Amino acid sequence: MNPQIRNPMKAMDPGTFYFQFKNLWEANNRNETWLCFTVEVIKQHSTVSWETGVFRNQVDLETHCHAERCFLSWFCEDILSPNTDYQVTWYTSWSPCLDCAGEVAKFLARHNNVMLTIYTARLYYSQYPNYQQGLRSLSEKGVSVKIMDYEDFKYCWEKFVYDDGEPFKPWKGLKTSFRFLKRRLREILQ
DNA sequence: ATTTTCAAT
Repeated sequence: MNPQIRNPMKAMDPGTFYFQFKNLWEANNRNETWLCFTVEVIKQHSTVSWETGVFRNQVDLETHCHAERCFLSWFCEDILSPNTDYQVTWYTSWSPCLDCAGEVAKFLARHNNVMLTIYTARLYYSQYPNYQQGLRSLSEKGVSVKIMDYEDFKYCWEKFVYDDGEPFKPWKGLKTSFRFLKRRLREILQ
């Protein structure tokens, strides 16, 4: 096995962000997952370095790599060192699938020096019990799983979008959808 | 409110 390590992108186009991260119930045709990340290296309670970037799932002929695995392979290859503590934060358009949740849980179990927080715009296949179980297993491994709120979308816009100085324009229904998804996630995790 | 959704019927 020789997984291709790809470097993250620096940012994405505004149209991609607005389409892929829209948290509405009617958000059809989001056949991709985008993952924005920050990696903080923590040394004695102070941050000493800071990496950011954007991954999306890869759909080459021979590789079918979900965004989370793209991140993990890059992180393990280019960043991770054993005696350093990391705070990793993801902002994903879809929440992790069952397999990725398992991979991530396994990864974290082997690397106690990595803390992970996941903010997700939408919940992926959340009506299926095994996908719900995936999210629970992450939560039980200490991952903080949250739904993206207005402030998180705005943060992503400012940090991960080629915004040309334009302010973030929230879509109609953002807050309502957030509240719905938040309640749904709470039901899943409890 | 409970979608076809890291594509391909």
